[in-house]
Amino acid sequence: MNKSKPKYMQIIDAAVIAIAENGYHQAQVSKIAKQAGVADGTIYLYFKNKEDILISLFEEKMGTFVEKINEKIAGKETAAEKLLMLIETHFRLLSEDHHLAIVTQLEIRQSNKELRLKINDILKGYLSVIDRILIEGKETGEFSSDLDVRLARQMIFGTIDETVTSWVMNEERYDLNALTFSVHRLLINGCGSRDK
Amino acid sequence: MNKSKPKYMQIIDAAVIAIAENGYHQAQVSKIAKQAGVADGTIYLYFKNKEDILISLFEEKMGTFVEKINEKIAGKETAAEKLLMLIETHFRLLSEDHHLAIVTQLEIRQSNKELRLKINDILKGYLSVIDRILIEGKETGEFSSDLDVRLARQMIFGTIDETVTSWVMNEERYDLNALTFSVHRLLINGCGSRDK
Amino acid sequence: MNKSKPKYMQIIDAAVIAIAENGYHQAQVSKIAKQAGVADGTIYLYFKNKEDILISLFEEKMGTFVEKINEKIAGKETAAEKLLMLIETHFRLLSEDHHLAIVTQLEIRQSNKELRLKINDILKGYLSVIDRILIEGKETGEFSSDLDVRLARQMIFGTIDETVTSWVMNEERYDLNALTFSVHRLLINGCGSRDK
Amino acid sequence: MNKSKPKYMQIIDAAVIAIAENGYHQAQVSKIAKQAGVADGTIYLYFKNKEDILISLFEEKMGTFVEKINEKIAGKETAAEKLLMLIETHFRLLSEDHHLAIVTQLEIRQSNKELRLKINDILKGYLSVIDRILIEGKETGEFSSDLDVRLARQMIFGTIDETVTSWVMNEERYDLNALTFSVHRLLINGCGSRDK
DNA sequence: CATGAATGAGCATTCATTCAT
DNA sequence: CATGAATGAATGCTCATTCAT
Repeated sequence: MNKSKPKYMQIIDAAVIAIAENGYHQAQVSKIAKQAGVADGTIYLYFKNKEDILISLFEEKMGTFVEKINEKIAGKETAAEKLLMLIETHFRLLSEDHHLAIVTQLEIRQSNKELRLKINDILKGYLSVIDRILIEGKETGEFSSDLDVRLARQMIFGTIDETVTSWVMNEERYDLNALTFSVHRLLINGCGSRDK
Repeated sequence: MNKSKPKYMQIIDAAVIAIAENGYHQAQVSKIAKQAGVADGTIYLYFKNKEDILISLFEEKMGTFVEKINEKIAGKETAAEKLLMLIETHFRLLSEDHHLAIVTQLEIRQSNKELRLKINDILKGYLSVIDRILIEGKETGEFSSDLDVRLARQMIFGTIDETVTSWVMNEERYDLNALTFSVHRLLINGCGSRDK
Repeated sequence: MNKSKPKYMQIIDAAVIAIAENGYHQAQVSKIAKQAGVADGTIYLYFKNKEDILISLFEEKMGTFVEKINEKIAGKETAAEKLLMLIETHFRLLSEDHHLAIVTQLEIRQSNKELRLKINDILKGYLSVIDRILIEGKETGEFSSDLDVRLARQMIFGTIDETVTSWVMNEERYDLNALTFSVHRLLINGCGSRDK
Repeated sequence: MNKSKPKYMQIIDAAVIAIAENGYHQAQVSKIAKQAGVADGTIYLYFKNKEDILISLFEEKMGTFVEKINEKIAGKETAAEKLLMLIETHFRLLSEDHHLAIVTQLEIRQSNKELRLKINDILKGYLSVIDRILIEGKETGEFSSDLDVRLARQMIFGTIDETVTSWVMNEERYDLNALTFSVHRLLINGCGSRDK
């Protein structure tokens, strides 16, 4: 596995397209290889097996997600602003990448339980960003002091995820980014903010 | 398709058990038939194909869900109380049926996009219950008058769903029902309720 | 695995032909199925996997071998006569079945070590027939009393096997059965027979 | 093909080790190359293809075999003594080289029919040593004058080969060399020797 | 001479569905 | 109505060989 080689990302990007266009179960290794412009066997120079492509795909994309969100959050002072940045970035990154949105919201969820558990592990990096915002909000008094962080995180992630999934299922017919402030308002209210 | 015959429900119940115990992709038609105590071929006297079993399964269970929730809601006056009943009933019904919880939260989501869209259609019956509560809440002034019903519904459903899924993924190690009031509080806050 | 069904033997016989005509590594399951006149999947109603076909093949054929040899031996009095019957039957059964001869002498030996060990186990039934003849011969004084039974058995089996393999490798251009008496004489001499 | 270069033998020796330790079908060219300390591609500067490695391996080792046996035989007077030397040397050379014993007795036999025929050709050099001893023995009267040389050779080679194979299959748990005299006695008897 | 990244043909097995009984 | 034996399409992965460097 040589992650520095451009072919590594080339195959991952091809997988996103192949899965988005053909569906999870119809994205055979040969289709991914063809999309990447390499031979079938070449895939296996960079990935252990098909599952490894999907895990790596999720790792890479989620890594970028967390990274970009952290960058955006860095300069913000209040937890509410940070949450806004998180929602805004989450919506924007998926708005900008049609294929990725389909893959993360619809297709990759068809993977088996084992793979889903691995994906869930990777997701923890993102969820802990939410947790840190919530804890900070509680400390600064922005959020209710008796807020249950786990439940609040589940509300935030559940709401964002459901919003994006609905948008994808509705074939992205409306502007996801336009929902940022409304969703933010709902969640901030939920967290017991008194800043209104 | 003879839905009056007991064998229809017998096969659906067998499917829930077979899927919960073996996983979605390992619940072959032959396993469902064996669990139901019928021959493989018999399945096809009651269902068009395997997908039809899953759709019917979801229809039947979701029907019961909506029915029971509506019963509970009927006597309640405020939207907040109705939402409480909805959360309470949702959590309780899944707490009481271990197999069903696994199937709805983890396994059935591995189905392909086409089937997921059909399941989403069935889900609309449940979502409209939420919508009615929200609209009523806005009319009575319990909820913010500028509340976006679609977004609020996505928050409510997304939060409940994420809460239950987390509980199932954590192997139901804690009491889901105990979370009812906290989740209700989060969502009521989110909806801009001023009843505190 | 239903060994009473005619299809079981039908597939085994097809495997012998397919392997003899195509070679061990070119006898794909689909070729065996085609030769047997059944669908590929049907093979798996009667055999666990491809290896199981080969093991069963060897078991069945070797079982017949031992059975027929024991029948022939039954009526004979001296160990020398019994050995003659064994050689005669061994040569004759393989002379009569061109495909089987190729499979047992050339093709099946290409199987992997694991399978070869299983085949060796099955072979023990045949080797113990030889051992019994040798022990009896020592008891009656036909064979040298200090004969090492294991070594003598290895000589007998090694000689017979090498003779048949050479015959098959020479494309069966001469009459294998005609060698029976010469081979018998060699082996009887080797065992220290004094009956000349 | 540059057989003068040390790398030629280096690769052959690596092949013996790789095959003995991994099994015939698991001894990929890349493993042989790694064992030899060269790049995969380098193999093809010294050998036409993988099969050529195996044929060359057998040629080299069998050449050494015949050479050493001929040296030992040279000084002996009787055919019986020569046969004893042959058996003794055969057993000793394989006893001394664990890897080679596994390769020649178990692994290389898994090769396909075509390769086996080529190996058989190489083997003829060894078999003609046996033939010469037999003919000489017949001429000197040590062996029966009506001895069929081809059959006797098959007995001798078959017995020796079977004895060594059994020893390898029994994980070399006993002393192969200790069997030399017993095997010699069996074979001498078989050839109708009257020198007792 | 030597390298090693890239190639791409080839195959055992599963399982939803059918249909003769 | 019910059965269950039979069907056959569909795919991830390996590894001998090549060739640009």
